[in-house]
Amino acid sequence: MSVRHALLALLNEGPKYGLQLQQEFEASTSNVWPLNIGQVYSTLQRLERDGLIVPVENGSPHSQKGFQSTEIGETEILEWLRTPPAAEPPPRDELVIKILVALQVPGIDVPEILQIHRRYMLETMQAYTRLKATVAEDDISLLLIVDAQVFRLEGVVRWLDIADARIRQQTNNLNSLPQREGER
Amino acid sequence: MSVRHALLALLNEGPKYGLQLQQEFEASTSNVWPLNIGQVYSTLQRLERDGLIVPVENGSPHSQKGFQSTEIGETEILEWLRTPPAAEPPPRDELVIKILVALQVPGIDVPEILQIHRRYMLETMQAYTRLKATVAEDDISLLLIVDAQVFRLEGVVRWLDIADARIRQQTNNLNSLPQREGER
DNA sequence: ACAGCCATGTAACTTGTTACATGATTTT
DNA sequence: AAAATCATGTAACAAGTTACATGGCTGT
Repeated sequence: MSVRHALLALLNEGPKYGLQLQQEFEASTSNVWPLNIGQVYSTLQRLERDGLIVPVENGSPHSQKGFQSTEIGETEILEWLRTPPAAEPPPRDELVIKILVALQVPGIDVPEILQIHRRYMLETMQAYTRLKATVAEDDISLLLIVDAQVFRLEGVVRWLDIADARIRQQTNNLNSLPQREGER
Repeated sequence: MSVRHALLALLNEGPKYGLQLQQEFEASTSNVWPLNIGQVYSTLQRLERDGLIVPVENGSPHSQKGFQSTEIGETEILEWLRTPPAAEPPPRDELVIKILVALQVPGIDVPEILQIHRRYMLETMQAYTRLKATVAEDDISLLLIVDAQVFRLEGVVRWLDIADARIRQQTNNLNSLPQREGER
């Protein structure tokens, strides 16, 4: 729902039309997150249907179709800005699911998979770090996006390390369990 | 796509049917991530359509409809396990979008919003930390899920702090710019 | 006049959610 | 025989993606 709310928030600033919203969204995210133009129009339709925005005619060239936020829309956006994401249930984490499922399937070298991901995360982090050095100091948006990615990736790497330790430890424990067949 | 691949991976272990897949998925994530049963069936339909699984008749009670992974399915799942997520473009981060958009809209107290989110993230982290103390040492799945959430939240808190610093600094710079009106 | 951009929109598809319908088998 | 449970499935919707169609304005 972030696109819906983001567009609504941008409309809170004043009347805008579709293409303009796309450009402002992409600009405000330093062109890091492209926004499909088709989605802009269908999102605007739903926002209008739900009474959060209203069309506003502006005697302008081209065929621009402006929209403006209603009071309900304004209320909703102020609430969205202040509302943290629901913690229950926590968001699905694809990497965690991948590892948990891999643990269920026999014949899979989970530590190797952890290694592959770890290496990739480190490479991506380094790419971001190099990028950061080239970013103008006043391009706050891009700096913030890069910061967020780096912190996220750092967390992933730390998790991969702990996961590796826990999984190896469990494997060792299994091997040293009381055994039925005399293997030792 | 994580559900599709997770179900395919579970089927790699041997023939299973719909309800069973739901239960095994939820069990392997320690019931933290519920999986809608309707999605299980439609995902199975698509996997069959795409030739990754085949139905297998088992003379069983009830009306169980078993599925089994094909060779193509097995290849795909092994590849999925080893393939890190695409880094380009980075995944959309709802919180980051929220803050970047809030910066565009006039009359919004962004530092206050950052504070609200920071407090909430800390509370959620503490809840996870308390939960962790009650988790059995051998419930690796739940431990790993909690670890992942805590690391993720830590990263968010660090980002909120940096964002606050950058934004306050930018505001100060703006205030000390050369001014047209004699505000000194 | 026509090429190229500005701008809106629709169609078809995938993933995911919730709710409802429908049988088949056990249990009481 | 009725109720509970097991199991499969469909319908309707939201959000997102890609691709295509269409028309209006601008510059040469």
